[in-house]
Amino acid sequence: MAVKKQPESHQPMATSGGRATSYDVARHAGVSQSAVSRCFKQGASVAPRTREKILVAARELNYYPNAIAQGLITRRSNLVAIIISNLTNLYYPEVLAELTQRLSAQGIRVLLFSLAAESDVDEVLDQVWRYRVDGAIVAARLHPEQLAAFADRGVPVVLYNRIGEGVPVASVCCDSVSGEHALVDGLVEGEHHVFGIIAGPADSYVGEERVEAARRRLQQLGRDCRIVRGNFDYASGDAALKELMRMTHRKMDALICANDLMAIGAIDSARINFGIEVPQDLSVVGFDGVGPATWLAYQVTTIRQPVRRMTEAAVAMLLERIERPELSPEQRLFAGELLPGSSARLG
Amino acid sequence: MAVKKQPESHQPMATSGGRATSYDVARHAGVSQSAVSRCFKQGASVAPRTREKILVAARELNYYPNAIAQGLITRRSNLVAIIISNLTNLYYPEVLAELTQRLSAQGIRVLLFSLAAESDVDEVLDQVWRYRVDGAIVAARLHPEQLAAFADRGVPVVLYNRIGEGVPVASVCCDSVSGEHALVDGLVEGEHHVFGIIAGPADSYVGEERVEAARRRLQQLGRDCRIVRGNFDYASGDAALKELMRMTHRKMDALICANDLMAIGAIDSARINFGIEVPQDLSVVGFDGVGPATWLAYQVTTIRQPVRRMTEAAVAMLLERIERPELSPEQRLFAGELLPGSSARLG
DNA sequence: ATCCTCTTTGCATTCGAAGTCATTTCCGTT
DNA sequence: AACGGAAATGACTTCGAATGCAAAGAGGAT
Repeated sequence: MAVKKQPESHQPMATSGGRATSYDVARHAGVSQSAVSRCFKQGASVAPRTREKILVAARELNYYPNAIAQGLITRRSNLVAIIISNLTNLYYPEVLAELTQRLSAQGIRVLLFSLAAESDVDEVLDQVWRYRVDGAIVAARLHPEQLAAFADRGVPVVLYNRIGEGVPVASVCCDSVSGEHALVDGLVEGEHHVFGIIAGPADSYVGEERVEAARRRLQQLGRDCRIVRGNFDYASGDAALKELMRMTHRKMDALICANDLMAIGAIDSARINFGIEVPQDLSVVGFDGVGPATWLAYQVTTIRQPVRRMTEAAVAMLLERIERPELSPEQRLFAGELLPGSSARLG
Repeated sequence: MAVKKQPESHQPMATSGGRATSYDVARHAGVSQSAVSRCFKQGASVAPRTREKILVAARELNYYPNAIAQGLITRRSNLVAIIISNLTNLYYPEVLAELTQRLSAQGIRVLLFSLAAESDVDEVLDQVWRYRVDGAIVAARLHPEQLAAFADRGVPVVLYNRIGEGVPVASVCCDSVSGEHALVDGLVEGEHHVFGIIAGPADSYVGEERVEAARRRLQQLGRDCRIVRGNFDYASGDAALKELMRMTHRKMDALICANDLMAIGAIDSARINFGIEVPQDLSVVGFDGVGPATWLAYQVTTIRQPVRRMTEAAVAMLLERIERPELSPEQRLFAGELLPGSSARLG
């Protein structure tokens, strides 16, 4: 038998290619395409016998509805963009995992955008627009114009651990102020005298907020302090500690860090580079409650963010706003929990 | 020409809604929709003057091509699924960030699926099919049938740090065998006598591979060892150390851990719970080279995975296979780098 | 000016599922 | 048997961009 040589015979090939469409299923089951579509839609009117036929056919052909086509016609992609800056930050992986799993449970998929720096958002925004995401959860710095762009396109946003600068936006945050107050109050009652602060990078919202809260509270209580800037990582905790020791002529006995990772870097540095005992000679407090903070070697005195409740709230707020875009911006502020730890002598 | 009265006049309202289509742009620029489409397509034939007109119109209307519609017609979603089990694992966030950024740079978006456990893949696979991803990078356990499903649907896969069980699949791995050999050889030359191993969870591919490699090598060198299973986290390192101490009547002087996190847990436990000096009384080695391994307090002797090269390879292999699905499976094995650290006395 | 070639351009169709609407089927009533 | 109302079904259109094809335009050579 002569074989016809076809340059490109693009028969959809409903069998075994895995690319079966609703038409293929319809033909196979002897019904119309509409019937197939209805069959996969919750609450549509299909006779039980028909539904059965269709499901059998679908299974046989390995049919899965094309979410792309669905998205086009329904104008709902069921995609949510998650924009995160520092995935290597110890804190965010947990947040990301929680968010992803919660969204998944709601039938929503995550389009992940990870940035090199807090303020690199612009580069990814046009991709966000192109994919017609239903909403976005953002843990990165957004300018007012960028927020306006979201509003303009009707894409709901929920900010995670930051608020809109000047513009009201839905957001979920952990309360830095009350957290730092608790820490500072404890340190002051614990009879400390020379205070140091390790701040985060200047473009970090939470960093600035925490440091400002701590500084203010110290001031209220009549205490002075030295501030050195780090960038949220271990090495900068080490470096900042050295700098503070130099600045205070080794007199510093209380150190407030903008996050746990720097606190840990500082603790190690104090112990190993200076032979200082923590907490006997130096009290160190952090913020976040990340995993390593509870390790035996550190047991950092810190504020644990209620990540589960925060991610739950973020997802809930986003979904609400996807359903009802007219909802007004709302800020939800969660109090952190003081983990006493043993890296500080609190009063 | 008489205007037909349409019952539902759904004028898309190209202004300010952010939902401008190529038709809106075309009308605004006085050209056809095809022209607009060509204008946004690399290497299409458009007169410079026309292109200019269109770009101006597009900017004015805030037009961004709808990637969903593009995906439907071109059968290329430009989406890649990344399936990862334990995001809270210290090692994977770095991998994920690298992969995401590399894919982004290639104009490809990441659909993230994060699993609660290695083997929960089934639950997410149907979503993977529905979104017609162009490919997938998987760091989770895939059964042969699941791999077959990928092949069947023509979706290229690259496995990260695991290989196909029985089925050949494209994969990128860090060489456990040579890494463990280096560690074991060093320990043996360092005059250790009682060896312990902390394994990973039974369903972890790398975990089993590393432990098996270490055990074999010890055997070859005529050394016996005790094995206790952990689950890759800090607490299980602590627990396993206690168990091994009990089993060896505190005689253990060399400990091989399936990852750094358990090594760290074990080091802390040894120092704090048993007052044992590391590395004087007990040598501990890990695997991965995650951030905390290099912290001053630990300086774990370990094998650092070349994450950048591995992610680069994974992305390159995947893109190749998306372009040319007929490419045969290939395994790329990268040697890790021995970080001497100071948690072990190597010979 | 004429013819020819190469570039631009628009028309019409396509991708796959959802939803509107009109039609058919079904079932219980009388 | 005839009727009414609800349920089930199919034909057809729609979403927004890409592309094959034919038509129109732009230059160049003669």
